[in-house]
Amino acid sequence: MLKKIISVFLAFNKILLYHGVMRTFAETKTHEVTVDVVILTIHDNKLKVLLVKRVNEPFRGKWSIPGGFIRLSENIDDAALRVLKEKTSVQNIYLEQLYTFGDPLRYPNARVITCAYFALLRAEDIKLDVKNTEGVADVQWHEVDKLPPLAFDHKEIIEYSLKRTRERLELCPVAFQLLPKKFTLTELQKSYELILKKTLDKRNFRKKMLASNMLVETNEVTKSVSKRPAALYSFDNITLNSKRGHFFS
Amino acid sequence: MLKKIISVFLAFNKILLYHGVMRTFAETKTHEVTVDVVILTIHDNKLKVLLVKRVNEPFRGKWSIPGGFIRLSENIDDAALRVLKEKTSVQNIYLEQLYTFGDPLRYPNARVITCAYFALLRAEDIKLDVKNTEGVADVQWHEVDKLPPLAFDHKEIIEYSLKRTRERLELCPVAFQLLPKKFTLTELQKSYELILKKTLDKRNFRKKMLASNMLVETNEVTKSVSKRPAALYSFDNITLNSKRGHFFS
DNA sequence: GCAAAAGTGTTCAATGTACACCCATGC
DNA sequence: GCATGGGTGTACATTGAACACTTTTGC
Repeated sequence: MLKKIISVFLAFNKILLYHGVMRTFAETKTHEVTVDVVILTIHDNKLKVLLVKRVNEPFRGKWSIPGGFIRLSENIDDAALRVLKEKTSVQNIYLEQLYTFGDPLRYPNARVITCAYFALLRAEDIKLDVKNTEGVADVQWHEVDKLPPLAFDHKEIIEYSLKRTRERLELCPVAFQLLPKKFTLTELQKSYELILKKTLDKRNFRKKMLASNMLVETNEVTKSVSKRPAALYSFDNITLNSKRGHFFS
Repeated sequence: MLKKIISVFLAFNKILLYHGVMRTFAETKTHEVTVDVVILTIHDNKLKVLLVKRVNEPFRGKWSIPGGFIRLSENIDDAALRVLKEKTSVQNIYLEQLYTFGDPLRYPNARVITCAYFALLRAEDIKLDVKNTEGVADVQWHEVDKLPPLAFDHKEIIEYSLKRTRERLELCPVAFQLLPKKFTLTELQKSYELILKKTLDKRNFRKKMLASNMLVETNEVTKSVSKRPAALYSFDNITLNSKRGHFFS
């Protein structure tokens, strides 16, 4: 019985929010709160973001970044992780709170505040999974330089995540999070160049990376076609974690 | 009539939240959302934070940073500015979103997510005003190194704001925001040292500051007692804004 | 004249930047 | 043997860090 009352009550609440009735009572203190996660990876030498196609209104049929409501008993980081896991099967991800967007007009006919996160993933760790998620018609990678029209303020959120990623990269090699476990120095440099949107000097880049003590030679080389094989590196978890601790804790 | 229904409804909502009933319905999507603002200044050669004493439960009688609910039609920056203005009469402030804290246990018997901001103010711009605010018994500056026991997770929020302020200071001279309009180089250096919690070399500091082109000589000097007068500087708004634009936009 | 804070330069180390050629492989 | 991307070192400029004495004023 109580359950019934509450559910009627919640439905009413929702209707009110949806039609903006509550806005006339400025002291009302109830909002909806979501998390949205900008998921970035590098694939085919392109920086890409994961987008989902919306099935429901508002913005039905438009692409958006994955998101969801924060559950009442769930902390925000866990909500972000849940959204991330619904769309990808991940491990060892870099996930950071980005910014909270709450313009009253960002969501039509309701007040929805969203706490945005961004995640950096290895392409190899990802298996896209449409079935796992409701309200989604499609899940796809999109190049960040060729975004389709996006729902809500998601374009702004993605742009902000790119800016933040750039800032992070200048402090600490988060680009490792985007690459396969074993990579060549050229691949690493490419990922820096994609994120920073500028070209880097090959010799200086290699000098700096090797001097940083974060790389481990694997003694393996690429078996490529029609060119000289490149040495494969992985990164030194111990050194890297100590640096992450320094920069992020 | 409608108003009446809504208000009963809201009261019910509040009771539910307060007693944690909603937590048993994990898919419920209603939370309370507040802003809390860490307000910092330098006074008497100390870095201080503005705290208010709570009149109501929870944490009645404890100190906390000023905050308030976000109104439904109000964007989050405006809510933070409103909270700031309720406590101080400010102009020309530095106000930045800090982080959103939403641990389900941070607030007793309710789910309250808070979007934290921090503000840097000139002590001369501030007149504390207790009357202006409800639910507050007292408003006072507290040295950040000698904080009383705080309500909620406000200690964590203050610590995070200090960390962020330090990061900002290393990029751009936000310390200007904390000083009077005219200041001596020694005062400026002191403010850096208070924030960064380390001593700086006088000659290197002055060299760097003067080379940055952000300072303007005022041709005035301090009229102090029993010591050599010091040159007063103000900062060059044009140069500073171009740098702020560079770092913060 | 002396106490107290203001003001002032040089040296060295580390880091970043610019720049061009040879190497190993597959075809 | 040639096309393709892999790999390498040096010189210069900029920046940050260490360090001690003289100057101006009020009393």
